[in-house]
Order: sequence, then C-alpha cells, then structure tokens
Amino acid sequence: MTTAPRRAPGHRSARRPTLKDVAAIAGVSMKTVSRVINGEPGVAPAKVKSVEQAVRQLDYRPNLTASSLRRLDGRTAAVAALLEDLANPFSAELHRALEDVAHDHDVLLFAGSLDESPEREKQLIRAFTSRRADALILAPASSDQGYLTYEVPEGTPVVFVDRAPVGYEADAVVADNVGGARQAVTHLISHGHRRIAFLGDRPAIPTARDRLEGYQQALRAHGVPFDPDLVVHGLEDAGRAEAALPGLLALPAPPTALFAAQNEITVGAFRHLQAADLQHHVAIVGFDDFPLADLLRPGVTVVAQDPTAIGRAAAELLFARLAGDSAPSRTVVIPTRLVVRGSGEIPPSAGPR
Amino acid sequence: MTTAPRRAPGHRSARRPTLKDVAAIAGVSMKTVSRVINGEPGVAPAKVKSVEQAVRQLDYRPNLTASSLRRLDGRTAAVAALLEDLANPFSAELHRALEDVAHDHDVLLFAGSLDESPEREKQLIRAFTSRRADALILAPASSDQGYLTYEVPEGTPVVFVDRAPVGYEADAVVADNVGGARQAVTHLISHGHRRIAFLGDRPAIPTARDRLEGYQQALRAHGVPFDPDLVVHGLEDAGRAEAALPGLLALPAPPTALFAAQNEITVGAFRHLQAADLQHHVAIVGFDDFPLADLLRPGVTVVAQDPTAIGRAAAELLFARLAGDSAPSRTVVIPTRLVVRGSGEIPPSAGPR
DNA sequence: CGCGCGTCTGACAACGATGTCAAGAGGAAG
DNA sequence: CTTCCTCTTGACATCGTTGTCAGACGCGCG
Repeated sequence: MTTAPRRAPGHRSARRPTLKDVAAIAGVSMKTVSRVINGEPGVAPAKVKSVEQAVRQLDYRPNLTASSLRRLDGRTAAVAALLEDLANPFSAELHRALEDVAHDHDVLLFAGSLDESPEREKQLIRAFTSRRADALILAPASSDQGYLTYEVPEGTPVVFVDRAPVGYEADAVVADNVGGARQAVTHLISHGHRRIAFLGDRPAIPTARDRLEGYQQALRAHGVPFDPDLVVHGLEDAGRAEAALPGLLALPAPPTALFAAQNEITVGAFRHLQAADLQHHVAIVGFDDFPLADLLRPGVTVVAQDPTAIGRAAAELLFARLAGDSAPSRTVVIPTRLVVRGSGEIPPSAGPR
Repeated sequence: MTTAPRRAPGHRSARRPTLKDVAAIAGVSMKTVSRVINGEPGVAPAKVKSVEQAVRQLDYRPNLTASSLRRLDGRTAAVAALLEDLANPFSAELHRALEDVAHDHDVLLFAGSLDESPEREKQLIRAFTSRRADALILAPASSDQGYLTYEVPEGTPVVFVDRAPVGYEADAVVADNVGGARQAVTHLISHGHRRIAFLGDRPAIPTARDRLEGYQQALRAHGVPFDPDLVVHGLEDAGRAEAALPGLLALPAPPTALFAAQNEITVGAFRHLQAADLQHHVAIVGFDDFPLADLLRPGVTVVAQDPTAIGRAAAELLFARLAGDSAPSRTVVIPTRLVVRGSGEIPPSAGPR
C-alpha cells in the first residue's frame, strides 16, 4: 500500500500515542525509540527505519513536558518575555524581534504585559518559573528586582530590556535614554528655543528619570536656565498628556517648545496642539518613534529608539547565556537616532496670538 | 528567631526544593504535602500547619510540568494564540483581550505571529501541541485547516478568530466583514460617489474576499456599475498600497473615492494621497481602525472592527469549552461600526486639477 | 469486648520520557 | 578456541508529581 500513512482525517484517537506504543509497533525497546527520536548514534539502520515507520504510522509526537522533566538540564525550549504593554508599538516591535530570534533557536516565546504593575510582574514571574521557562526577558515595572534572587532558579538567565535592573545582577539592553533626550533638547535649543517644557511619565520609572537627566544636561550645556514650572511629571497616558497642556501653555512665560519623553505623551501633546491649532507654532520633539508620525502635519520630529535592535541584542545575550556563557553581566546600550520631520524645527514665536 | 523565613538573598540553592524535601522537613509523607498544596480536604489541621511552614521555609514551588504530566486531565493551564502579526495594532489589541481573560482564569497565554505563512502556522501548531497547550486560538494563515483533525488532540478546543475555519469544525469569532464593507461603500455612495476603487489584500485571504463581496453588494444595491479596473488586489502591506495608487489615479476615468479593505492599505493609500496633495480631493474609507486616524488631516473615516470584543468573545467560548461545554460549534459575528472623521465625506470632484 | 465505620495517612505505582549500565552479539587478535 | 573489545540493545531507575488503595486509628454501638 502506498497511501494512508496515518490515521484517516476525521478520526481522532482518544489518547496520544507514546514511546511505548511506537516501541511495540516497531518491535524494539522504548529506549531505542528514544534514541532514534533524538538522533543519537549507534542504532542499527534497519531499526532506525522501522522506528521511523512506526512513528509515521502513529503520527507520534514526543511529549515535551515529560521529556524536559526527565532530562538532566530540564530545558523546556521556552522563554518568557514580560513586557510593558504588548499593545504599545514599542513593546510589540520588541516582542516581534524576540520572537524572531527565539524562532531561529527553535524556542518558543511566552509573553505577558505588565502595565507598570509590580504585582503583575511578580505574579507572572512566578507563573513562568513554575512552568520552568528556560530564561526570562524582563522590562521591569517594579522599582527593585532583588526578589528575583530567590524567585528565579539558578541557571535561568534573566535579561533586562528597556530598563536596567535594580538590586539584581543581570544582563541588560537599554536605549541611550540620557543621550537621546540630550540630543532632542539640543536640537530644539539649536533652533533657538530657550523655554522648553519637559513632559514626562511617572518619575519612579528609571527611563523617565534618565530622560529628564538628559534634558537637564542639554540645558546646562547651552546655558539655558532650568525652570521647574516647565517640567510636568506623571503623564501616564496620552489622555493625561493632552490634559496637561492647556495649563502649561497658559503660563505667564509659556514654553515655545515641548520635549515629550515618551510616545504616548507625544501623541497626547500633539493632539492638544492640533485641537488648539498650535501645531505649527509650538515646536515638539518626542522620545520614541510611533507609526504615522510622518503623516501628521507637521510631521513629528522624534528621537527614535530601535526596539528591533534592542530585542535582537537581548535575545542574543540570552541565548549566549543559555549556551553556557558565564562572563560577568553586561549592559548593552543601543543608540538613538534623531528623525527630523518638521515639528522640531519650528522656530520660537512670540506666542500663539 | 523571627527573621529569615527563607533563604537569604544572594544565596541560591543548586536545586529547587521538591515535594520530597518539604515532606522531610514537615515530617509527613509526600502525598500529604500534595494534598495540602492542592487544598484537598481531610488533612489534620496540625499537619496542614507544619506543611505550610515547611513550604514557606523552603520557598517551595510546585513543578507544574510534573504536575500536569501526572494529572489525569493533563491540563497545563496554558493556551496558545496564533495571530497574524503581533506588531499590527489589530492583533496586538486582540492579544491583549485574550490575555486579560486568560489571566482571569489563571491561565497563561503563549503567542506567536504567523505573517500569513501557512508553514509557520503548522510549525507553531506542532510546537504548541507538543507542549500540551490546553487550547488553541487561531487566526489562520492557511487556506484549509483540515490538518488540524490529526494535529490537535481530542479534547483540545480550538477557537478561530478573525477568520472562519475551512475544512475543520470549530468555534469562530469573526467581524462582520461583508456587512462592514457594504456599510463603508454605501457611505461613499451616499456622498455621491460612483467610481469607487476597492483596494484589497491577497484574494486568497477569506476576509479580503468577504470585504470584496460587501463592496459588490453595496454597488449592486445602489445600481452603481461594477468596474473591474477599479479593483486592485494583492496589496500585502502599506508600501504596496502606496505604490498601487498612481496607476489607479491615472486611469482615464479615475476613482473619486477609495475603499481600503485593511488598515495597512488605508495607511499606504493615505500616504500617497497626502504626498500628491490629494487627501482633500479623493475620498477614502478604511476597513479596520488604526491609532492616530483621528489626527490625520482630514481625519480618516473607517469601519472599525472591535478587536477587544472579538478577543473577549473568543476567550469566553474557549473557556466554556474547557469547562466542558460540548454544544455544537458556534460562530459569533461581531458587528462593525462606522467612524466618521472627514476623509469619507469628501464629495466627488471632477478630478484633482 | 468485638465489630464496623469514617477519618487520616502513607506506600506504591504511574504519567512519558531519558540516563545508566550491564549483557549479548560479533569480530579481531592471540 | 579463548580472550578481549566494540557495537547495539534493552532492563531498570528516575525526574516531580498525583491517583489508588489499603492500613492505622479512634469512635460509637450492640
């Protein structure tokens, strides 16, 4: 017969076939089947053939959970990624990059969103370690990751992305937050601005602090006085950023330019500017690129992070660790890139009037 | 001593503690520990206490892979979602909705992107079934899912999202593609358009076909002649859509309005219109909403799908199946909603000149 | 005081696979 | 023909957990 090497469609057996079933059909021991499945040498060609035939006949699939339980290294060929919010383009692109590298290594990726919640972070870490993920990728929401010391078993590498670890020793891949912010603000200064507002996320977030630091460095370097009234913190989403603008622009000495330290904030701020028809009068540079920034009018000038590069670098560090690399932990800084599109090149005006 | 209920930070034991270790410390059998861990009744309160204490002392975590191996139902408390492209806002939002429902059920979500590749779909299905995911959520890339009959073990529910199954019997949650497209095109007709182009993805994709069907229904219903020159297929990404527009607009009788059957296509088409300064002269309605559509000028009118509703409905179907629901499979259709923003209300003009 | 019953408990097997190891087959060397 | 060695092979224990089942114990009853 040349057809029907496996069960006819429509029929599902109640139980998945196991090594034992294959061994019975092939007329060899379970161990020999195991050897063939795993490509171990030292099996007579004739037996290899009959095992392969039995495997096809039963449509046998090894049970990876059983296999990883028994194996000495206990590897599950799955890694977990805990990111900020998978619906955010930054996290989504990062996730894609991680997935692509993982796929090259025949490893699966579990993913979860943290939404800036430290509790959710701990919860998910537990869930993933209980399932024996081989490694973790973490964009932490917590302010201190010391708890990883006892949560994460020895031999499970952890690589931080986007944010550096605090209280825990591990590899990290981060964007150049200080340098990028400096670059953005310097760009505005070079276009003549001296009253530049800083629009930032909650200061508890390390990247938010770093970007504020870069903002201040740029001001200092060019002798621009620092005005605390121009610094707005706690803009956790686009809506809050939008709502914060009217007050800022109504100051006695309003800013002529905005530095938005995060993509959601940039969008929220732009939304208000456009609603007030100020988008061609108030300059804005955002940290982190976002889709369609080039289609807005004016196009929105940003300091772009490279989430794909961050993801790839993180995944490669991680697989190096899994392959046995035990060098001291490294922090890789991925440079940012200024993308000029119009909104950041608006000159200072006397005011919107 | 009142302190140090668990290992001091900085110290990691070489091996994770197991049931046996807990049993030894608590002075009971492994089985009793197992009972306490799983909250089974019939354990003397004193023993419960000493087990709980030992668990805390060792910071014991059950090994879920071993547990699911032994359990009769073999549940792993993990479900897999195979979506189109996690970096696309539609998939990303869907993913978030799935994750949220899964989280409510204390179930983890594995995710993967298919990128319209049937091979990748089969690969990932294998990877997930090998890991014994309890259920699958699938936005298929393949044109026929008959292979699931033997790939997916009996008792593992599959729920389709975004696209209905072909050659396989399963629950599905889809948007109202025909109705939504009809609504979009009717909207354009009601604004006076009679030469309306259809910009679509590869016709092999069922949703693309459905949307073409809706387009044709709307034309027929209003006595508008169908002109095959105005139908462009195979626009797989924004770049291709952008590149297709010049030829379309250079026709002897160019369209006065565009129906873009997918968000990437809408963006690509809009990008060309704006580059040619036609965005206020050629009407456009897109299928599927996208972030910042309201910030463009004109705002882009779309027929919005509700990926969150689709995801929630799919997840709820799935958990009902896992809970034992064995009713015949259902298909849930989630309605679409017309969002008017400006680009779809542009009247037909004699041409861009 | 013996019996039966319900409550707790632990010994043991089993889930599906792989690591260990010794034994059998076969050939080469003495 | 024996001895030794290599090459294959399978029996068995084991990974960490849960299902099964029988035994120990205390209790009330006749």
